[in-house]
Amino acid sequence: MLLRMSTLFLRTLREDPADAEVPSHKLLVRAGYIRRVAPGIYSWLPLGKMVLDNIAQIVREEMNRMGAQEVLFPALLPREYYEATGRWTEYGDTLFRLKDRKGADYLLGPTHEELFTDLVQREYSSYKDYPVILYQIQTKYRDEARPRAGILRGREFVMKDSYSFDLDDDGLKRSYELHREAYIRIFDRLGLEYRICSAMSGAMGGSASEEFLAPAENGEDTFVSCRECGYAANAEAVVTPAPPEVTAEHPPMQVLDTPDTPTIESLVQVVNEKYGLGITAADTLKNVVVKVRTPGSDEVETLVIGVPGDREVDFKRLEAALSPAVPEIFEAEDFAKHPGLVRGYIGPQILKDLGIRYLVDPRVVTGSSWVTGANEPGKHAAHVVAGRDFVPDGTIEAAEVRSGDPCPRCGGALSLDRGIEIGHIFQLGRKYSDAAGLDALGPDGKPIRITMGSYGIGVSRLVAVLAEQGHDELGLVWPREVAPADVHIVGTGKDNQIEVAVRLAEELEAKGIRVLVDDRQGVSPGVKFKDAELLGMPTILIVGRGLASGVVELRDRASGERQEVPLDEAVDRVVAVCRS
RNA sequence: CGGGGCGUGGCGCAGUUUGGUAGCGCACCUGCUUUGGGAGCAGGGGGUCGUGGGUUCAAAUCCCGCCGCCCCGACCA
Repeated sequence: MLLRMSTLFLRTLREDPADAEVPSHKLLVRAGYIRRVAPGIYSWLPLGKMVLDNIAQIVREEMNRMGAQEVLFPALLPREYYEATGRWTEYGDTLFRLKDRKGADYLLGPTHEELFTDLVQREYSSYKDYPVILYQIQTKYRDEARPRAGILRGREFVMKDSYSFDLDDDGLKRSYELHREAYIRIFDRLGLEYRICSAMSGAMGGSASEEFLAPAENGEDTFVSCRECGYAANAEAVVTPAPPEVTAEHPPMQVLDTPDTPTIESLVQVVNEKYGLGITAADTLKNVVVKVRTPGSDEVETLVIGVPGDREVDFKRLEAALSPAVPEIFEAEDFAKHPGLVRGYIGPQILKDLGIRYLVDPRVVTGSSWVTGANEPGKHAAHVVAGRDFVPDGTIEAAEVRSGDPCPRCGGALSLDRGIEIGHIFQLGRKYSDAAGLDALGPDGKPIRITMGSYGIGVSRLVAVLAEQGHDELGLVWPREVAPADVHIVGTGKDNQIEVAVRLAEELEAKGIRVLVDDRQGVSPGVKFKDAELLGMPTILIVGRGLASGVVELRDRASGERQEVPLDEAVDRVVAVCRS
């Protein structure tokens, strides 16, 4: 492959686009890899398309290697498929919907579980057909509430999604493991830094779902990891270790007069000044009211969550803990309907009588003593003991996770980082096969309900993640396997430099090296160097002033290392570098 | 949806407070010079100033409505 800058469809920009915030977005636009068409919708220009294709190819090779078979479903789908599983309505505003000329409902596929399930059901009917793993690399459409960061979170994006179909749980585990290993190979080949994070709380059982997160400051996900034992988990899935129960005797509950203490901070100050209790925010019990709506039901439950006062309720964690039910903010009008709940002074002592369910943070163990609301304006209560003065209805993982919190596996200190989700593997079970009635006929003539796994990789997102992890102040730095070309040859323009650069390019191409050559006339060397650095090919070969003395310069884009090479050795040296 | 900001040649911006010939840098075109760090000189092309209405002799600028976009919080690969 030989690309010539003189004819390549490319325009680099000297300035950052105004709408870009994160480095990958700025650089991909500046380097002419992508262009915006609409919010969250981008065009791929020649160089960008090559990177995208190269990534897709790696994914494809590794999926095929583990025995998955590629198919391709349409992106444009009729409503019926999503009607059966209820997702036509459940998906809400995120679904791109449209009508054909007859007025029939269609959608642009946000994900394809229904289609895969349906296809397997139509074609396969015997236990002898299973197991099977199918995948596609498809453009997906989601009308995201807020697309952002260029290609990182678009409304149109390319995703590899695969589905495994097995006869039993052991088979599902095997398919899951196959994917896990394939994903590791894919991300390793891409040279990515990533963590495999448990995406499900341990309470729900083990490795049923894991996320591959690429650490990045601009990431949208928060994950914890433990340096001691290697534990890593999405913040939503972190389990809080419970301290031991307390058996010591506590003084009886005491009501305190605490006017004007709407916040934990003010409460701690007043209690310590007035009553000399010497408490910290962690000794207080904060009670947060939420409404909980269960999908498919009109009922709304009022629920109180108790967390140590020094911690906020993390709404994402709360949501994950309550799923599939959805928590909502308890508004002023809701308080009006519940006169027993005194805003700012809620204590768990009366919740039983009010018939309100009360879930607490795991740190609120039996025998622990707290300062909490006394259910009267301006009053709090001290020595409120769990198990004695109130009995919670259970625990819930809703409190925020903080750096330094104990690791649930080994007790070490957890650190907190941001990451970008690049892959997700998930033991789905029988949700979709139940909906579709997907059975195989067993050897005994009885039907076997198929169990499924679903697995995704954000292919177009990976372009952004690679740019996010692979750049410096000069521009992009691609790993060789995804770069549009192995080597970027710069002919600086004086005398016969361009001519020699093109000759070297042709010789290298003949040896199977992917070459981009800057053969532009009348462009100053500075511009060519800047462009080479911005575009990010892993190797740069400069045919410039050294040519007069028979040498060219070989540079490594990532390390910046430079060396002079005799002209007649240049081809062999480049080939060696590209194949190493 | 809630909060903040912004819409002016392809891109990045000034001009709006105080109405009066639409401007700068980059990019693009022509010519000459230049060629190892985003070249110089000269000439040139290109803009419904987001949109609709209003005020005015006169609106990018003032008033009202609408639309769009970007950024921060709840979803997801």
